[in-house]
Amino acid sequence: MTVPPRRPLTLRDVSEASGVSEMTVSRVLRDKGDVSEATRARVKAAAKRLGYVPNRIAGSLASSRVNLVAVVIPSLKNMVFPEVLSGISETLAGTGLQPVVGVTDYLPEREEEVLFEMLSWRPSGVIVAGLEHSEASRAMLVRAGCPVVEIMDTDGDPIDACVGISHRRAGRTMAEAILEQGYRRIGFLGTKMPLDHRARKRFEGFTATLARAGIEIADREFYSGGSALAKGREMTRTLMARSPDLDFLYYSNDMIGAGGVLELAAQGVEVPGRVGLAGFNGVELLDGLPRQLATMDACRREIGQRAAAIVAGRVTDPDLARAATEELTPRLAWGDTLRRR
Amino acid sequence: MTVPPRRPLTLRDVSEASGVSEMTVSRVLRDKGDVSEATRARVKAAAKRLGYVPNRIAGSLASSRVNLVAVVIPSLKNMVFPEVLSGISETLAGTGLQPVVGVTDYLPEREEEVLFEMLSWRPSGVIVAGLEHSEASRAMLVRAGCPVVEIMDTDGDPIDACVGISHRRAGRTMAEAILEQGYRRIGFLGTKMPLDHRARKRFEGFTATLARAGIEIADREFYSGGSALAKGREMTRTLMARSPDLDFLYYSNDMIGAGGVLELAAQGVEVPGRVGLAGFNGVELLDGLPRQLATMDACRREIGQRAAAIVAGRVTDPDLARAATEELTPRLAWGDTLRRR
DNA sequence: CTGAAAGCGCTAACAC
DNA sequence: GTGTTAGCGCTTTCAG
Repeated sequence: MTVPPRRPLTLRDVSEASGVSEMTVSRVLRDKGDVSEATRARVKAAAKRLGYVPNRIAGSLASSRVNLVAVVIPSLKNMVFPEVLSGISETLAGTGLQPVVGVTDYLPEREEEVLFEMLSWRPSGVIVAGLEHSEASRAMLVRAGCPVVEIMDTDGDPIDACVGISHRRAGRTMAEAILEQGYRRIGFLGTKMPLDHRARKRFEGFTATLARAGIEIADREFYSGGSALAKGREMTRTLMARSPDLDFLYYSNDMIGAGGVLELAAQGVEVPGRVGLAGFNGVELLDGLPRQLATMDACRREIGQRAAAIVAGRVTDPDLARAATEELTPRLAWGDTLRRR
Repeated sequence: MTVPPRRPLTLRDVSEASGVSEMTVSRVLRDKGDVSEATRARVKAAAKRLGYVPNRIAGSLASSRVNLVAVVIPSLKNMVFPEVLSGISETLAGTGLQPVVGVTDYLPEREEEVLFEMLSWRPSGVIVAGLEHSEASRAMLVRAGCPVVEIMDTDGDPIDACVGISHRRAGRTMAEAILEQGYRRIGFLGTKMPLDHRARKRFEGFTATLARAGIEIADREFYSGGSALAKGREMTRTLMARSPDLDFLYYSNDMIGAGGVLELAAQGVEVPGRVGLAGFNGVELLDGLPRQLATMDACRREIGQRAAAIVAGRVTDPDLARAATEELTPRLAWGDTLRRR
């Protein structure tokens, strides 16, 4: 049996099925303007019976309103950005806005492509990770004609709005805590990613503070690839073998830091008596380790929520204050690998 | 100083700036049709100079082609779906297709809303987690007019294409391994989520296999909320206190299972001699724990990649084979918490 | 409260 | 190779 090749339904179909003009059908379906209860009911019934799904492409073209929000992030391979995205998604859920995700792999040229692609949908807002962009990307964002929220990081010049933490300050705060606890032979374990500006800024804030106290990083170890416990163990082993006199290890993220906790436990090294440890991110799913790693919360979910709220707010009321920077303050979680006095 | 309210640029602007007709400009910008090298260069230069970003809304309406792929998933709060999404995103990256993400929170009614929303963009494909949908959702998917790939799970009737693993079989396989190793007093620790059909199916496959050997789950413990090490520790403590004679603990995911590993280590319980353990998911970031938890890989990234490839393939060639189910085989990772003979 | 006309910015299908 | 003419399916605007 041959089914008539069902082209997608249009307003006209609903109009014919209900005997109401297209225009009025459109009004009912968008809850716009006054329509009598009777017609409203007929239209709704017809739309439902037919299984009509409106065509937003046509709608958006006609109204020049788009319910899409572009979200541009460097990666989905650890929990950081999914958590941000989750915050965005839940905050957007009530507003009728939809996130569209683009992943850049930390590559500026990919960011350019992804932005171009997304802006071609004329989204209602752009949420983009980081303050560092290629000139072309920056130009696109400046001329995007919609709110632009740069997230994660506040150390730099935002194009428009900005929500994040100061990674430089986070590095500084951790360095101060470490020094204050009397550690002096400090090792750093981190990622080999020149394009991860936030990791770089934390490192800069960290070393600058040490320098002010006349101290330099005593040794360091870098890696590439995903952050995982095993990687953290391996790096810790390597570093401690090479520089056995280190009394503190600062990790660029909690996953490898947790690996350090496990490795030192396995080696029977006293923590934090002999060696202190700290990470970064506040990965709560690691609570429950034998020792709780000292860390700093990066406020990921909240950043997502606030960024989404800014976009949603401006969509509702375009006259809202522009270009504000919301700097959140990550709190230091001492855990039990840092404090020794 | 007043800037002229820069309306977004149109093809016409590029046309005027380059002295080439709109149509030819359009051709150049889409790399379609034959255009002389000279005009092509002039158009490209003009577009670049102006910073022209095409309007895909108009383009899609005119061509009835949309480069969006709807991705509908239940959650972003653990690594499972971000990994799938990452697989989708990387496979789509080369194809010009863009993922649009919708999160349902495991609620059928949210799934309905999200699907309606997404289908209104007339996407080139839909990738949706799970085979269980409300009647309305199913109806929408059937009539979507684009490839529909249901992912994660193959136990059920797919609407169109399907990529995943059999969770029932995964539960069965694990049960067989556990029985074969001689365990008999088996406890289950899992999530209290009636709407997580995959967890339910694993549990069903698991208990059915035990039943065939005349064995019942000896005790069980459920929780709600995020999966985390601490939760796993706590549940393990509770369960072992209540039923100290258990000789095996089967966890519904690796995070809580890893908590179990840590808790039993802390209690000095011999693993797997006294108690064996297994989880589910193959969360590689947990490699590095004192003992490697037995688990089964859910093939998350690969599922995402294959689903995206199916969509991309059908977009390129609409006559491609339809409605195939790709069942992947999760491999059992024995780790060192399961084998005792 | 309802309807008719005119586009939104682009591309398909033809002419030239 | 390049230009012209009609729409895509909806919403805006204005008239009744």
